[in-house]
Order: sequence, then C-alpha cells, then structure tokens
Amino acid sequence: MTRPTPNEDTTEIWVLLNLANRHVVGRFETQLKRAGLPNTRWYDVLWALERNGAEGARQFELEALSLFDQPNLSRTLKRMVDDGLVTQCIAENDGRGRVLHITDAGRNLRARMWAVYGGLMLSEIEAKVAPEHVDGLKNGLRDLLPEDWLKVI
Amino acid sequence: MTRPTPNEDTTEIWVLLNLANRHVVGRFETQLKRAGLPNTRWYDVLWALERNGAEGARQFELEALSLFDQPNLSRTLKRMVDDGLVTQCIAENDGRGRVLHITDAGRNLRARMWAVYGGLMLSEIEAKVAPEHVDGLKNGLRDLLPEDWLKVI
DNA sequence: GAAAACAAGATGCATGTGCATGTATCCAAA
DNA sequence: TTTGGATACATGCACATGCATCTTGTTTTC
Repeated sequence: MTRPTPNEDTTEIWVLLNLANRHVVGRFETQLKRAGLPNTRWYDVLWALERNGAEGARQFELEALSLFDQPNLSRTLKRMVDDGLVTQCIAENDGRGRVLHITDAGRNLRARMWAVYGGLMLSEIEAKVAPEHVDGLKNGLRDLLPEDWLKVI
Repeated sequence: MTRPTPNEDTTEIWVLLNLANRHVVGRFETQLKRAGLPNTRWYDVLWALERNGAEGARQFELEALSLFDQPNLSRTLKRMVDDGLVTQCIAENDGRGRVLHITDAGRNLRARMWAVYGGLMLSEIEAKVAPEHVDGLKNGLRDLLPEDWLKVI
C-alpha cells in the first residue's frame, strides 16, 4: 500500500454514497421514463422557474442549483424552448443574458411529473430512511459540500 | 400541487444526496484527470480484481459491485484489456464467460492511482464529515439501498 | 473613451452512457 | 436427445456529457 490510509468509515461512506446515489437516481429516472416523462434534471429546471414566477431567472442562476454544467444547461434549455416549456427573452440590463420563464405547458408538465416524482420521494426516501438516521444523514451530506453551495438550499 | 407530499427532511435528503454526490465525485474525477490517471470506475475494477488475486473474477461478479451496467462494463473491460491492465481467459467450466485477472501493469496503475484516490478520501470525506454525523450518514445511506446490494459491501 | 480584462452563453468535438438487441453457451424437462 | 428458455457477454445506435473554445456584450483602468 502507499501513504494515505483513510479509515473504515471513510471508505464505507464513499462506497455507500456512490451506490445509494446511483440506486435512488436510477429508480427515479426509470419510473419517469416509464411514464413517458422527462428526467429529474428537467424537473429541477421547471420547478426552479415555476418558483421564480413572473421574475423568471437567468441561466447562471439556474446553473448554481442544478446539476448541469454551463454548456449542458445551455443545450438543455434550448431543447426545453423547442418543446415550448420555457421562453427566453433578452435581459433588459444585460445584452448578453436571457431571462427564462416557464410557460403554461411547462407548468402543466411539471405538475404531471410531480405525481411520479413526489411519489418516488415518498417511496424511495421517506419510507426507507429510519427516523433516527435522518439528521445524521442530512448533516453528513451537508458536511461534504463546500459552504457556498449550502446557501442555495 | 398534487397528491404526494413528502416532508421537508425528505426533499432535503434528495437534494443533498444529488449535490453531495456530484460535488465529491467531481472532485475525484478532476484530480485524477489532472494527474493523468483513469477515473474512479477504473479504479474500482482494478481494486476488485487485485483483491481477488489469482482467482480472478467473472464479469457478472464485478457488475454487482461496480457502478457500471452490463454493456458498459463489457466495453470498459475491453479498453482495459487493450491497455494491458487486465487479461481475459475463457472460463473453464463455462464457455460463455471469461475470467478476468489484473496484470502487473494494472497493479502498478492502481497503486499510482491510490496515491491520489486515497488522498482525496482523506481530504474530501474524512476531513469533512463531523465524527458525530458519521454513523447517521452511513446508516442513512444504507437505508436507501435494497437489501441485496448491502451484502456486497 | 479606448483597450484590456471579464462575464454570459453558445458551439464543436470526442467520449461516455443507456437501451434494445444479438450471439453463443448452458441447463432442464419432455 | 432435442428443444425451450435462461444466462453471460457483445454490439449498434441514439443521445447526453465534459471540455475547450468562440462570440458577444459588459466592466475597469488608465
């Protein structure tokens, strides 16, 4: 072996973090696809825009919350605009940027997705995590994130 | 809103699980790439094979532990064989399957990866998760997985 | 007020991934 | 011993992703 030697707990956390994320996300994606709906990333974008209402949001604001990197978010938004879920208007005080708004079709789709998405949150998370583990899980995950990411939540 | 209504904790866990996984995995991949090394998935395969030693392992055995689905693992192993890190021999008692063994070059690469990988486990996980959150985090993540996945760990 | 530095987004390209399906081998029951 | 089904692994294809880079517009600094 070489120099760094993380302890048992650390390796276990690393392995479990990977497996748990893959498993849970996989369940979500499968069920959404099975219902003929877009994936969880799209949901996140739609929900973020719906919450912002008439104000809308800039692309770089969404980027912070979403799991997309910038080029990927750019392309995803283009697809969503093509599908009529989102509109892009040129930002008033910044000619480079665009303000994004959700459309009625977008709100409609999000609501239909929520029936599946929310149900999965109940069945895959709320029903499974033992009450006495909830705080440790939340705080432990929080510990892994850098400070500036936590402001967003 | 529609019918299912998960509570605050549930949504927080879901969001944090996604963000934490993305952030931590991202750090690992970036640092490995920066060092000119393959990604974490390759490490997992190499390590699994190294542990199995002379016995080697079948592909479907690796599949259970790894984050690959079957076709993806198949292709990855092909690349690893091409790179001389792994060998494939026809299984004695099963003409369909192949037994996989790690080569010296593979062991060598894994050791070099460990210098980065292990260091990241220390800096990104061990140094960050507060001791009082460790058990809750482990158990909470465990709760999210189906029983048969837990045998593997 | 012009030029350098910077920020918001878009795009090209190589690679990874998921899904459906294909091929070969094995097993089990008639 | 043949045949229907299951299992191990491979492959084709469409699509997503990451990374580097480009374009356009906005500050900053002298």
